[in-house]
Amino acid sequence: MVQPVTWQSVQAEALRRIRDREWPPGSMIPNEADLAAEFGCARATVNRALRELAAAGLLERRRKAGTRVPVNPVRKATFEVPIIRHDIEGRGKAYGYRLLEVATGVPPEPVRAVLRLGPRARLLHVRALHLADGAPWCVEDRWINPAAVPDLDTADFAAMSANEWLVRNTAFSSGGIEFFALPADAGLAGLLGCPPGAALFGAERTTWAGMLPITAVRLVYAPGHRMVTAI
Amino acid sequence: MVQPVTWQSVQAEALRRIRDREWPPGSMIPNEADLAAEFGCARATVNRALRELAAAGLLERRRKAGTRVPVNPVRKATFEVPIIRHDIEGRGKAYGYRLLEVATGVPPEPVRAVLRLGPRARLLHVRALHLADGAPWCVEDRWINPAAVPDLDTADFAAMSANEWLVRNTAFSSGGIEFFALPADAGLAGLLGCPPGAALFGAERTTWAGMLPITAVRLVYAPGHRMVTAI
DNA sequence: CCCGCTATTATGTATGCACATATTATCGCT
DNA sequence: AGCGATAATATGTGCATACATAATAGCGGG
Repeated sequence: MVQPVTWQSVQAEALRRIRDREWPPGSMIPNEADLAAEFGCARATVNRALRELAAAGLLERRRKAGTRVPVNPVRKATFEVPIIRHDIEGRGKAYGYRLLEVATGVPPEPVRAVLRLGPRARLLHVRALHLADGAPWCVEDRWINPAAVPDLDTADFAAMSANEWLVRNTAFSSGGIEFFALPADAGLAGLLGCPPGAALFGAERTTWAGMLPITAVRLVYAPGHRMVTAI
Repeated sequence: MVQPVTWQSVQAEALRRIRDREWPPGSMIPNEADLAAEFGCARATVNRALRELAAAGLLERRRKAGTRVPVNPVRKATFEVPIIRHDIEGRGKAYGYRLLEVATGVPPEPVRAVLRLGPRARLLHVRALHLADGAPWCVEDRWINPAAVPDLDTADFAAMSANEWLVRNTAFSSGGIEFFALPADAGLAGLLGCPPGAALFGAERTTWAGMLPITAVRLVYAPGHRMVTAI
């Protein structure tokens, strides 16, 4: 009995041909039916293998036109957006948390802009400090739209960070993240225990439930933080 | 004639049930066969829909155990790693490039460490400045392993950046990226036109062909740079 | 009561087929 | 030659089926 050709094996072989330039950049590769015949498998198997390679940016597929190896492959990397507590605990450190401020108010203009809110919208403002082994890890500065989070008044942000509470209690559909560097101002320097002007790694996220803005958050990490991902 | 139920429509409905908490976090969802019967489609169609949701971190699937909605969904975001020239041109700016240095030598210890090379390995060191509309955009500081790049001596890094040349001319299989913030030293400040100590956004990539290290590169961007991605 | 074997079950995947869809190539007409 | 209708073609997707695989539950023996 012959063992079946798996889509993984087809994918691995296709990847090898791309890497070894048997299928040179810019060239067309054989069509699915031919490859299926060559590998001795069904076309659906080839299809799945190539589809995933195309999703990863290693092939370009167009109906009728066929499949080609792109000249300039655009590599796609995936990274996970974990709950901060899990991130810290996953590094073998003890998690700590300090709530700094909870208040309702009108957010500053940049926050209103990214959430596409009018000048009179009142949001819940939560600031907190996350700690790893007792040392400052990151500052969370968040604005939450009560209109998009029905149970918001039941949340106790002294007991659970807004980060974790929102992940558990809201249903979000889309959003964006931006990463950047910023100098520590006096407030950040005090909280993170670093000199003013230190180079800090920051991330800003916005999350939406359809057209409804849920939250905008800025996370600023203590000096030396690195975001790591595989490619 | 009834139009077939597409895997996209099944996926959309599953996503709705997760978001609307019809399938609450932590709960099991019906098995594929039951869902197929409910939607009036084949199990393979349900499988594909749910498989992709699981890949996105919105479901957890285990054989025999079934499929559940995770309590703490780990969102996965993908970002593209473009050629720097394309990145700049895609923002509607004119691309410019200045080669700063090409030399062969022994890399500093941190570079040797990430590439797992011995203390005597000699690599090609390339430094260059990328410009957008004439203004400094990012500094590229790269070490290339000649043993992994056969045609390296044919490359003219004055005409094409090492970034782009390597994307076109090497077959890499895996790698990693790290993002971080760093203060501008005197050299970076001079190249990027910013004061020393300014907070800069940096990225370090390593790429491999199997077990063979190809290149390690540090990119440091001019102040204000933001890396943007959708989630 | 504990351990290990076995049966069960849900997902994972391969197959052959059919048809849909997008795109290109070609043919015929003016 | 130019243009538009039409045929051809590669990928995209759905279906029914079969079997593989992993993990659990349950049973039996010690």
